[in-house]
Amino acid sequence: MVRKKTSIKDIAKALGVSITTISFIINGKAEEKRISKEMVKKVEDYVAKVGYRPNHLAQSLRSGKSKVLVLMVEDISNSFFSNIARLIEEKAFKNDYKIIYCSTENSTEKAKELIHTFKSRNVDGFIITPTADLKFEIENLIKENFGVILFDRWIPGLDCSHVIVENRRSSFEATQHLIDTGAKKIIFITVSSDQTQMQDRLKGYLEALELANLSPFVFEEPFHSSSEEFMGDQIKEFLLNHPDADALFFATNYLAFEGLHAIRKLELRIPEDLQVLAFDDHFFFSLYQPSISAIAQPLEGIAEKLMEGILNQLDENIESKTFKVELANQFVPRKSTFSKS
Amino acid sequence: MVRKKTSIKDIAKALGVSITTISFIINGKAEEKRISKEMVKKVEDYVAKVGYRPNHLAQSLRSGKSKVLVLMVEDISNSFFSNIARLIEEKAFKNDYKIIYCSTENSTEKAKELIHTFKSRNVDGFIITPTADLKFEIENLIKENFGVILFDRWIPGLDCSHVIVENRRSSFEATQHLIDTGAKKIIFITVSSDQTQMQDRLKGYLEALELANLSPFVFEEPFHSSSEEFMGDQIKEFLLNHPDADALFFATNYLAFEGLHAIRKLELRIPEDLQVLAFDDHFFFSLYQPSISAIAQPLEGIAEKLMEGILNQLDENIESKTFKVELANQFVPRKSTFSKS
DNA sequence: TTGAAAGCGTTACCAA
DNA sequence: TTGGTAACGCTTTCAA
Repeated sequence: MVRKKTSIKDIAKALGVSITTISFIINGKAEEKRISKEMVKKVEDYVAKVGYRPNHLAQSLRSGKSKVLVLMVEDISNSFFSNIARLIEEKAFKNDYKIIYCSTENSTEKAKELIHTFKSRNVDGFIITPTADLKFEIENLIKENFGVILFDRWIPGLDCSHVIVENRRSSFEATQHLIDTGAKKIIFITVSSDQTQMQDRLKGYLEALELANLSPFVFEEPFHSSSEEFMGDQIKEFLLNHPDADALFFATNYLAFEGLHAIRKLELRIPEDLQVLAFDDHFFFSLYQPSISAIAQPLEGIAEKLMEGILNQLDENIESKTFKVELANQFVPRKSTFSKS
Repeated sequence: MVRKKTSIKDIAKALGVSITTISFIINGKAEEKRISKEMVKKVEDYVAKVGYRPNHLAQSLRSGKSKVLVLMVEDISNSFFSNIARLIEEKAFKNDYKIIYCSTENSTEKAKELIHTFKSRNVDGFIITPTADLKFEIENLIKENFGVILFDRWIPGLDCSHVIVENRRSSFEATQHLIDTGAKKIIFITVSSDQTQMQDRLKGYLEALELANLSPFVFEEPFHSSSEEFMGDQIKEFLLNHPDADALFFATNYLAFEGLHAIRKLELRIPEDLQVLAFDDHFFFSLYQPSISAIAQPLEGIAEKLMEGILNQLDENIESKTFKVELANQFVPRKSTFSKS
């Protein structure tokens, strides 16, 4: 048996009624259009009986709307993004929107292709963790009146709604926390990236050190190894050259995982030999021994604000300006850093 | 500026050519239809110039195909699923398919709604981690000629393609591994679920114990607590009542995380006081101290077979039977269990 | 209170 | 070689 869905036309034929009438009733416009009670009942009963479901494709083609939002993240297997994805989906459902996720794998080409394919499927809006190269595409989306909101980072020189966190401030405060414990040589471990969130985390670190008159030491990891065997080898190398380091501040949680591998290989004690702190909390950090201090991003708040921002854009009754939100993080001190007291 | 895309009709008008001709050229049927070189060039140049992109919605509506596959998993924030998602997406892209992910959150209602909404958007196929309650919907999908393939678990009494792993055998072998170290009281920690993969993991454990003439001890966790504070409290309670336990075998990795919390609270040493083993490996297990032995599922193989299975179904040239694959896992011994030697 | 018909952007059949 | 036109399933305007 091949697909054979009942359409409005079939219903019209079976009931001897026009498709217009059916359409009105299905779309809850019976009252407005003053359709008789009997007619409404007749149609509704039949619709229920045959289990009719409207074809969304046809609806979208005709109306230009689809009730679908796209969530484009860098990598869905990263727990930060997959957690955000789950929260957003939950909220979207409540607002009668469906979410389509996809990963860009940090490839601008792939991101562009995805944007084009979804545009031509009439999705209503995009929630994106962008790369700077996406500026042109995003400008176009805005011009073409799609809902667009960025998160995690934003694009300099582009006036677009976004939801980010206080990267600089949290990084500054966390660094100060380390300085307060007496650490003199604090290493900032990051990846080579000009993404705004990474730059801001770096800035916060640098500012705190400057204020304390300490010298900064930044290690930019040139590439990632996800192989268990080599995890952390680059950081290990760096640490060997800096045996007097007091503390490591990791710009992301996955860097911290690599760092922990390195620290284990070097048989260093945390926090006695080396304090450890990471941006972006992870359940792992509370379970590791010793537990790892981290800066927790407000996942729930981010998801909430993203939905709020994009729904406002899509609501034609609201005159929406660009919506720019910066949320506070929470520093979670654990055993890997000395308490200030 | 509001959305205003050039359509085939616009091109036809601008070039004074019929839309049929344009359609042929765009779809690479120029040769087949013997369109003249000049015409092809004229059209292609214009298409490139205005950056025309076909409307996928309209294409799907007309053709019934969409080149979109849906991946419905239980919870996208679970690392097993998000890793599978990434791999599948990668493979789908290579085959010119787009992937839409969504989470069912283990709600049959939500799953049904998702299936219906995607059906009415003409997606070509579904890759699903099903619950037993979804049997009827899935039967319908098959009847209606959608591509369907299940993974992680399957539905008894339903003849549907699937890709699963050797749950029973791996569980059996892992249990034997524990028995070989001399463990007498091995606790199997699982969740209350009739899903096939959970049942099979349990069976493997029971069989190995029976063979060795040992008594089974199964703890079914009644509910999950994701709050850091209470993580592992239920397991802790259980362990207090079984102080003579030699080993814990966790049916999933997230149960193991809870268990590790419990073990830490009780200040037990791994593996001296208690050996630990988990189904479904996680990067965490190699980093934890001591590292945790685990059964690793072949993520890459699962993704590969899933794509192969569903692409076969969608290829009209292939007469596809139901495609049932069971893949081997790999036991990864680490420090949390004694080596056999 | 209900219906006819145009149109959304394609594809595919048949004709020229 | 190319073009006309119906059809995919729906919404919406206008007419009855």
